[in-house]
Amino acid sequence: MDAFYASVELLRYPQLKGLPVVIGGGRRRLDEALRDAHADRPLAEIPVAAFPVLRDYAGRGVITTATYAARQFGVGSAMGLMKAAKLCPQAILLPVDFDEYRKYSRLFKATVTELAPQMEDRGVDEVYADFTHVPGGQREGGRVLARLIQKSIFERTGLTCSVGVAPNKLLAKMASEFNKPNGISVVFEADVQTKIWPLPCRKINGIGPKAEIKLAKLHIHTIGDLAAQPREWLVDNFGKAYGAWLHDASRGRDNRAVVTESEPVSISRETTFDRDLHAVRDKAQLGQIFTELCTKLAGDLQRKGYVGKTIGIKLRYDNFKSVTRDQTIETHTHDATTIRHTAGLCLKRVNLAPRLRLLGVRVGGLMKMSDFVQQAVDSKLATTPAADGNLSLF
DNA sequence: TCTGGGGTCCTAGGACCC
DNA sequence: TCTGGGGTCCTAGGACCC
Repeated sequence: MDAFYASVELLRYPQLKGLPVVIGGGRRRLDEALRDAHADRPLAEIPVAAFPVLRDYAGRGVITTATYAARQFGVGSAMGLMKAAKLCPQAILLPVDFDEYRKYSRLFKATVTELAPQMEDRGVDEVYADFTHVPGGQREGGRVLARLIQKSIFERTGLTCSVGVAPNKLLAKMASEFNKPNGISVVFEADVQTKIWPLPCRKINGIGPKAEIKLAKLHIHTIGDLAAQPREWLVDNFGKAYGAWLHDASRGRDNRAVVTESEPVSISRETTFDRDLHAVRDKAQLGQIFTELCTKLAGDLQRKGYVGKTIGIKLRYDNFKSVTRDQTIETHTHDATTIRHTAGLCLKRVNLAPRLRLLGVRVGGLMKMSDFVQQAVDSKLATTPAADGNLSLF
């Protein structure tokens, strides 16, 4: 989906169309204040001048999405709001409204599934779809079906997307970047030399900032440079698995399947504080935030129908270094008190002297609640319920 | 004035077991 | 003086992605 969060915001604030708008921050509900101030009129009629702009923002946080108009100023995803404010002080800043984006996410995915049922979920704004067995899916190399999907999504949501069609996921992902926004690009195996090799290595999904730096030190900048290296040399420099993968990826080879179903591995909650907190001096506040994270996490698990048995914490210090600790308990749980207690034990195992900027709580080792109940029923525990009410676990 | 929140996967060492 | 070979689970950190 093109500039997804921002595009969803423009649906309710069409008066912002064409203007630099960024989504980010979010601790202060700027949009609520805005709506309160203009409660007497529809959202679409709130004057542009009434919207908060980056210039007036002094908080912590990053941009999650920028409209294409904002990108003209060099503003983009993952950029700190303070830096963005320097580049484009007049950009309108809206807080993240994840519930709203999830609503549109479900809508566009339902649309894709109706046309191409073999769909893999890749997060809130991205999917892979397998055209292979869709009637007409091969017409014009997939372009016809891509157009139909774009049109259907637009009719249903008012949102645009970009589609890449290729023989595999690796190439399709790269192809989807070629004609943004609202574009379609078809890449065949035979196009790898001309269309893929000139690109920087970083364009490969799986080569991040660290690998890019290491490759640059070895004088490898483009995917073509990478493809010119012997497999053994890449294995020697990047390890058996990653080296071999780099070799395949540079040639556009990828045999991963489109995975239509998957189970979550972990569920977590984390928060960055408005200001760095100290374990002793801000004990009360920290304790309250900690409990709240555990309560929300327990709620997430219960709502989604999972229990887990590895409870963990994550801290980020004021120097941005992170540490994690986790502990596996006897029985799977989704109970806030159990999570809070175990996470508390984890917290005792880390250095709490430096100031903290982030605290997170995670539950892994997940199991479906329904399987957990079934397992208990199958075991003696449930066939001979204890007098003290073991079944209350459920 | 730096740098969100929610994830997955990989690596590597140690415990423990057969 | 020498001390196997597998396997699984747990834990910590880190790269990467949306």
